[in-house]
Amino acid sequence: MHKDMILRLTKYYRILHKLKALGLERVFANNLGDAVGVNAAVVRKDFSLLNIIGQKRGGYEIEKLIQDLDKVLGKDKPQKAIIVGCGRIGGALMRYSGFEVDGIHIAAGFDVNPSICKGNECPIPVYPMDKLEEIIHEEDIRVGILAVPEHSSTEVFNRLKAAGIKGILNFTPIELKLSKQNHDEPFIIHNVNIALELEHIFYELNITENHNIDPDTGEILHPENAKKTH
Amino acid sequence: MHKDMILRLTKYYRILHKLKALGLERVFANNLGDAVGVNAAVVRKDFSLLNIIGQKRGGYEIEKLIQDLDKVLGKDKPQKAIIVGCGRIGGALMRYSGFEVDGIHIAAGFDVNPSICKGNECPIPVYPMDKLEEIIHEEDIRVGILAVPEHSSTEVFNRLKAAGIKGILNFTPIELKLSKQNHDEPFIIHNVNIALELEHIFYELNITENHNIDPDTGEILHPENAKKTH
DNA sequence: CATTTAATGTGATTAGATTCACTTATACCG
DNA sequence: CGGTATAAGTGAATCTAATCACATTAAATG
Repeated sequence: MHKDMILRLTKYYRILHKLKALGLERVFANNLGDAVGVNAAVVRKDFSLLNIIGQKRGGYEIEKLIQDLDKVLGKDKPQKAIIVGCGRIGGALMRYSGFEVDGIHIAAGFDVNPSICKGNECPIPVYPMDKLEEIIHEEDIRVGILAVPEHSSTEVFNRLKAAGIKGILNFTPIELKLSKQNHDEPFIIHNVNIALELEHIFYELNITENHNIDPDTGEILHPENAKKTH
Repeated sequence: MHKDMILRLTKYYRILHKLKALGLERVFANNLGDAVGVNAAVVRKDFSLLNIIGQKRGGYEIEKLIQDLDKVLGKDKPQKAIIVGCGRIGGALMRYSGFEVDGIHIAAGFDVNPSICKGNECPIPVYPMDKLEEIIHEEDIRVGILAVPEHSSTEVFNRLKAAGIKGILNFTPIELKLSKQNHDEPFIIHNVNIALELEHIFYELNITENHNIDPDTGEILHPENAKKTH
């Protein structure tokens, strides 16, 4: 899967910045591999595929590597996004300071109740929902963070898509996806389902702890068949 | 990768509940496949591996399927978690109502400033950080949500691990992982890096839009080589 | 300046997961 | 009550991604 590669690139990128901040000048495939948790060969393959070349002994030059990744990943352009729905999650994201550090600028928030996030520590303007299309066009926004209540999830999703948004980070518990006919158009959806992530952890714990796994085959056993020790 | 399967199981599970709510009684591998976005054969393989059997024509009985997944995934037991760090993200999660719906109970919050989330709409008790170990033992907590500031991330992570926590959902921008020697002990870490997710979307958009991909081979081209159209 | 050593770059290999394609069982229909 | 259609179940084939292993290059050393 080639999505994994993009994810790895983002991770390399972050580590490179940290290494640079520490004063390092070159990095080896092994270093990056360790930090990201993959084999060094994967790192080299990734760079090879991007036509990013290192030096046959001295590894990769961090500064140049960062510049190359800047271009490949579009980090040289400013990256603007909006937050739609400024309730619990959306509001927290409005006040989250980590985005600017990463070169992402939250241009605006939207909420049915635009006074929700006024006054105190909130430097980002919050507009009512009917300003959505206007601001998207004015500011040329491509990416939206969706944090509205579950019941208006798909409705707002469609509005965003119609308004020209090309990428959505969805915090709604509804798993958004493109309809089959639109499957080839360039539209990116990432679903972050926090409850699902938590469940996932419980499930993994349950499965690894409760001996539902056949120690020989690694096969997951049905509860009834699981502990037939007699 | 067998982690993908657990993720699929969680998705089947949620859809099954929705179908049940709609009054359906049976479901086919094709239905679940469509909903989750995988091939029907995958669905059948998954269930087959779990020794969950359907009927050779009538598909799978939803009620029984849910019960089976309940057991496999540990949903029959109550699932408690704590939130460590009740600032922006942590605080939002404290007030998030979606957990209880999914059978997850947030037993407590912890913060250096325990009055952070007092008074208003916050029914979950918030303790100071030095109560952490005590409450974990008292309440027999296995899973923690980590939402502390970046600089105390690894420190708190180690405290949680030492206190007997077995699974962590990490919202800290530091990617947590087990040290290599502990790699086989049952400890689950999920990293949710919101800024990284957003970056990821920008990158994917950039790569798909900016013709950095060779239309013939699908290979990603280095910016300089990308548009050699002369 | 030859030799050793260390790291990249990449074709070949392996492993794993997905899909195919066929077999089997069973509900439904005439 | 036999025939047909439908969907599960599953071994085999395919596809994809990770790993290996080695050739290649360049620095370092004496």
